[in-house]
Amino acid sequence: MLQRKNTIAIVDDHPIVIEGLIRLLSKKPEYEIVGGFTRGEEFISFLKKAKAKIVLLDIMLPDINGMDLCKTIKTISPDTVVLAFSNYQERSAILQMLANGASGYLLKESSIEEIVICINEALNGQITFSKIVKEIIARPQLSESQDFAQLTVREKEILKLIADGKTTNDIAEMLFLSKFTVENHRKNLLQKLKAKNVADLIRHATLQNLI
Amino acid sequence: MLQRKNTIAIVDDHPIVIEGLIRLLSKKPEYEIVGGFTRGEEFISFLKKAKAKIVLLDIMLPDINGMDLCKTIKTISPDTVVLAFSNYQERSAILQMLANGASGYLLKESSIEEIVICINEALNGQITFSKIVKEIIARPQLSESQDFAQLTVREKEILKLIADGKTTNDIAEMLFLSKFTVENHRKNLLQKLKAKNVADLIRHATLQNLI
DNA sequence: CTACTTATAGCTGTTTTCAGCTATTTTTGA
DNA sequence: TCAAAAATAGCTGAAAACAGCTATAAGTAG
Repeated sequence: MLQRKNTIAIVDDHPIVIEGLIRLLSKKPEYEIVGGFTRGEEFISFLKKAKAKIVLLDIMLPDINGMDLCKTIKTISPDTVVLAFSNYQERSAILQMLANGASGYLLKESSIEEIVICINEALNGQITFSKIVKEIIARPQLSESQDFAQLTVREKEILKLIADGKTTNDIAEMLFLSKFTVENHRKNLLQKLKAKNVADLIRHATLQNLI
Repeated sequence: MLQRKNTIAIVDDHPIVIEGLIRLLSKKPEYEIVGGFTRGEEFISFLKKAKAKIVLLDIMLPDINGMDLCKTIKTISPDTVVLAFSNYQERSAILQMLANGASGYLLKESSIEEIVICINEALNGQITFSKIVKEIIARPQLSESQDFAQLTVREKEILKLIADGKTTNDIAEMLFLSKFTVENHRKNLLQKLKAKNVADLIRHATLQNLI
C-alpha cells in the first residue's frame, strides 16, 4: 500500500483564490490537490465518490451556506478535516463553524506562512486558527456587546421569556405587570436590537449571546 | 508604578484542587494568587472590588452554573481572562464556554506542564486548550446532529427566511408561493420542532444548529 | 437640583400569526 | 408501480404582535 498523501480540496467562489492555493500548495510534495470547487454542491458530489483529507472551505458560497456545507461534509465524510477559509471576522461565525465541525478558521488575509502552518496543524488533528482569529475569539466581545445595545435587567428578563415562547400576556401574568408594560418592553427590545419582529429579535439576541 | 503581576484567581468547588493549584503556581514568581473560591457568588463579590488577570474556572459549582458565571465575569470585568478548568469532556460544553467568553478549556486530568503552558498562552491573549480538548473539538460529532428533526429542504429554506425576520407574505412573494403554502410550512416547522410560536421556533432551531 | 433613564400603564388600529381543517399535484422510495 | 411524503393551495376565526402615540412615578448621574 502506498503512503497516504494529504489530499486537499478547495471550495471557494473565487477561482483566483483556488488557483492561488493550488499554486502555493503544489510546491510541497506532501500535498496533493484533488480538486477546486466554486460551488458547494459540486464538492458534495465529489465527496460522495472520492476522498479528501482536508478541505479549505469558504463560508460565502453562491449556492449554499458554508456553515451548513460544513455540517454536510462532516456527515458524508467524518474524517475529512474542514478548515474554514473566510473573510468573515465575526466571533459568532467562527464559533458557529467550530460547532458545525470545522477544525479551524483561517482569515483570507493570512500570510502564506500562516496558511501553511494552519493546514499542517489541522492535518495533525489539532484545531487551529490564524493569529487574528485567535484574538477575535480570545477577546471578550468588546466590539460586539458594546455598540450592541446593552439591555436593562428588566428587558433581559423579558427577552428570555420571549425566547422561551411566552406570549405578552403570559409574561404580564408571570411578572405581575400590565400587558401594556410588557408590550412596551417588547417594542424597546425590537428597537434596541434593530429587529423587525420576534424571529429577528431572537436571532440577533442569540448571535449576541444575550440569551 | 509597579510592574503588573499576573494575578490569578481560582474558582473550584473542591478546596483540594484550589490548594494544589496554589502550590503549583506559587512556585513561579511571575504569578500572584489573589484568591481561591468554592462558590461563584464569592468570586463575583471579589471581582467587584478587586481585579484578577486570569481566573481558572470550574464549570461545576454548587451555587451557579459555570457557563453563566463565565458570562457574568466577562460582563463585570471584560479584561479578566477566563480559563475553563473542568472534568466535562462534552464538545457542546466546551463550545458553550467559548461562546460565553472563555479563553480556553483545560481538563482537570491535564498534566502540570500542560496547565502551566495553557495558563501562559491564555495570558498572552491566545485561546488555548489542553491536548484532549483539542481532539474533542477536532473530531466530528456523530451522535449529536442525528436525532434532531430532519426538515425538508423547503422547510429549511423557509425557516431561514423566518429567522431573518421575513413575514409569511414576504416569503410567499420571494418564493413565488401562495401565502397559504408558506403558512403551512410554517405550521409544519412549529410542529416538527415542537415550538409554541416563532420565538420558540428560532430558539430551538438555533440550539439545534439548523439556522 | 435637574435632566435622563427606567419601569410602569394606557389607547387605537392594522398586520401577522396560529389552530383547525380540506384537498390536489408532484416527487420519492420501497 | 404503488404508497408515502412533500409541496402546493385554500378557508375561517381567534389570538397575538406591532406601530405609533401619551403619560407618570422612581431612580440615577452629572
